[in-house]
Amino acid sequence: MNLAYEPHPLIRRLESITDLSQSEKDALLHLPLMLREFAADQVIVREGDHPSESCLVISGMAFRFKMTEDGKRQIMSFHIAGEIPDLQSLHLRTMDHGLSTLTPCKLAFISHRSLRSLFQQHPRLSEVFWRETLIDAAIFREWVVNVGRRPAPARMAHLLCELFLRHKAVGLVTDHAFEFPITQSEMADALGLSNVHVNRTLQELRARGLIGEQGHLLKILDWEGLKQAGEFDPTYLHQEPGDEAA
Amino acid sequence: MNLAYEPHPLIRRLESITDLSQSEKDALLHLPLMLREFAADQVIVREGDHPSESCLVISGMAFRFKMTEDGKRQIMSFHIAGEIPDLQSLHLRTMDHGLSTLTPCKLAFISHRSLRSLFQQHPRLSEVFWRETLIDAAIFREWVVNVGRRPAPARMAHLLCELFLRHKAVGLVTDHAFEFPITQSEMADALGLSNVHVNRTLQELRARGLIGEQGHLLKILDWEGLKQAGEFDPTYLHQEPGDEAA
DNA sequence: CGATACGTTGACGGAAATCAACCCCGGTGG
DNA sequence: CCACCGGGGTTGATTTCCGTCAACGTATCG
Repeated sequence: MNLAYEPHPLIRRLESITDLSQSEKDALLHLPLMLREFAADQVIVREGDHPSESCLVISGMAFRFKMTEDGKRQIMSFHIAGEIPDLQSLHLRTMDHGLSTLTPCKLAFISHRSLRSLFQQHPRLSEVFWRETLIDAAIFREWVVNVGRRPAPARMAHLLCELFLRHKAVGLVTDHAFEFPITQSEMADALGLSNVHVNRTLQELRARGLIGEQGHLLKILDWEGLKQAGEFDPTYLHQEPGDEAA
Repeated sequence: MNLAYEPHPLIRRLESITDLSQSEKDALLHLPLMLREFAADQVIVREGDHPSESCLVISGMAFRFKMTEDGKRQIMSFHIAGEIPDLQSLHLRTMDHGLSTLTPCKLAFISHRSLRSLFQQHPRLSEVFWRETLIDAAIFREWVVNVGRRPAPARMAHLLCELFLRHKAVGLVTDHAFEFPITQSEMADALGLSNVHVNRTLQELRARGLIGEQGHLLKILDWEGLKQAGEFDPTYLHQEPGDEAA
């Protein structure tokens, strides 16, 4: 099955972190995909599941999360077009967290079988996907720092910087603005804050002239200022193509 | 170069998460290693470095960390014998964090070149090491939850549960007790707390009869109670050998 | 023996949680 | 058509957990 999207979001994403040969791109284009549409706030994969396929985000936003016993939720990552949030299930049988849509999403399911066969035919692609999961891990590390050691305004600013650059890397930024469908409660669950405090912190960032909002769009008004406020160093995103070891 | 240690700590570690064939074990035993000894609190790899080798912990404890601009430190993981804390540098050229010894350590450096050639000859081993980095990521995710959503006593208890099980998986637990060289300040930097609060939290856990300490040993007095206090679910450690997808 | 690192205790302050209203807006059904 | 509803956002009052500061104890070591 082929995709009507041009360019293929997965290829766009992978090319933001590495170089791809034509035959590798061809192989990726011919990966068998099961397209499905999800409404907002639908659980895609449940904690405890044993998936036999992984899920590529074609459009919309998804997130990974865990619940604590007293019903609190921690969001551990947000995912945009071109990413495969549960790629790890290829080598970890049991889901240790949930995956859910945030907005309505177009998702493409890829069976582990076809991934394995892809890697067999293109061993370098298996390194590229490995690299992809390593970047995932690098982002988690940075989130540990963020929730562990930064006060609320810096924490917020840091998250916004990350989301901005990740959108930019796949061409989803125009005029320093990008689609921002995350509610304040969801930000709270991602940052380890209360929704009330998220609200006040956002007001502070707006008042400091760092960001502005128009409807679903988030606009970065002062990139340098925002980076500074969030102590943001983009190294951990490992975005430069050609960055991987020879 | 061969190791005087029996069994090889790397093999013991990998066998705690997967099954290894005899030829795979042989190949691992013949990996060329550069043994070096480090004193306590020595930086092994610096943030920003471009390593051409990765480092296997033979004995002692190491940790990964980042510094924030105002000089605060966040520890992101602890590592014990058999683990390769900077395996990710195989596919991520730039270190986005530091790696340091906690105690005096015996370390074995493995060049990326020999890892690549090992994976070429034993493709399944590359999946095993990939799996290893995925478990790493799963632990980071759990740490995000821990620092983001749990109050200090639960946070502490959760960390102790994790360290206990990881030591147990490689045979480093006797009589519910294991070597515990982490100072209270270091725990503070791992948990996103102050050293003072760590001190008080530890006293609370001792007073509740959950743990006891004798010198460098930490003893789990009430495993069920500690698990409950930390909302601990070991799924995320993915320890069962045979757990990986066929 | 003093130096130093680690652990412990008390007093105080502050960042963020909680609780509780209230507003705004889009959807929907009587 | 308008009333009602519910989700998201906003605000103020109050509480609490945890940080900071500062002092002191204790053990190890050169």
